Amino acid sequence: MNRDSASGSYSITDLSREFAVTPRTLRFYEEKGLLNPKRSGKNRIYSAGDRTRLRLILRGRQLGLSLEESAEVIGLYAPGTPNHEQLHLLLQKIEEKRQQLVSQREALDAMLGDLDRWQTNFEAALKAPIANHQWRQKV
Amino acid sequence: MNRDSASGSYSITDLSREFAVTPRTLRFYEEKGLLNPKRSGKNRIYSAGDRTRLRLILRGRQLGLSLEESAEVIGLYAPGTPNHEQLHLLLQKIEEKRQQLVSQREALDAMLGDLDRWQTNFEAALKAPIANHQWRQKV
DNA sequence: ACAAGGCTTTACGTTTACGTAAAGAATAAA
DNA sequence: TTTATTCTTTACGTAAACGTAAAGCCTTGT
Repeated sequence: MNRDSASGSYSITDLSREFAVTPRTLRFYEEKGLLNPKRSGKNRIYSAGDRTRLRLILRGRQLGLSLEESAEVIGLYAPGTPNHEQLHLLLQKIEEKRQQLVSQREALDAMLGDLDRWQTNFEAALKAPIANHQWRQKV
Repeated sequence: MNRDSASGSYSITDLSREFAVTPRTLRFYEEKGLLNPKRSGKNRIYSAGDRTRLRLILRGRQLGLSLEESAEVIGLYAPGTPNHEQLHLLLQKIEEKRQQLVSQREALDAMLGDLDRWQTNFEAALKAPIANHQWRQKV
């Protein structure tokens, strides 16, 4: 069963190829309740909506969301029309992640600061008299 | 055995409290070769250097480095005086992580874009004639 | 003398996000 | 009809980063 983007239905390999994930990943997401493709006999048929949900999941992943967190977000999409409370929760989730990114950037800055100071010492050591080779001694 | 920051030696609970991690975590890091405290009998005695290394590890963690990646970075610190190649590798590591942060921010932007469009539809749906309650139907 | 802490090692348990067979049904191609 | 694909379900395996006992050694305070 192959691509049929016109009617917006996809096989499991269609989607897995398009998004560069394995079929196993799609089945896993389904197992966790993040996807719910129709069936043609036993075979999974993914709709355009499923495809959109998958995109959201993978975005979440890239963002550093856990699948459970993504599930919350997807839960908002699922009904077709979310409510304000859900939307609020989602924005809150996003805000959390933004804060996390900020925190990570701070860690980065701090680390770079450490490294600067370290490098300074390092270079100072290099400029020290060559006669004193202690710094190469036995590690 | 308690804090003795003057001589720069710490017990396992000293450090675990200071950095808000469990003793288990410190033992685990040691098991993984990231720390190498001296012993007083069987008991671990952490030096100022160990403390610095721990700080670097936790910074790396906050940054999203795996322990293995941190181990590389720590490896640079360990000898007391790194060389240029090692330093280069480290900066490269940092650059990788920076790129990753950029990628994450892009994901964030994309997601926010999706949500904007979604919300637009959402609001459009809300503004639709109330008579048509289909959007609340059975979910 | 003895309980209370603090430390040790050993070792199995836990979560997340899949990977990796294994075995079989169904369909398509030669 | 035999072979090859593509799909299915079931189920055990894996890596990371610790958590969580269990059992025992040492050193204080009472």
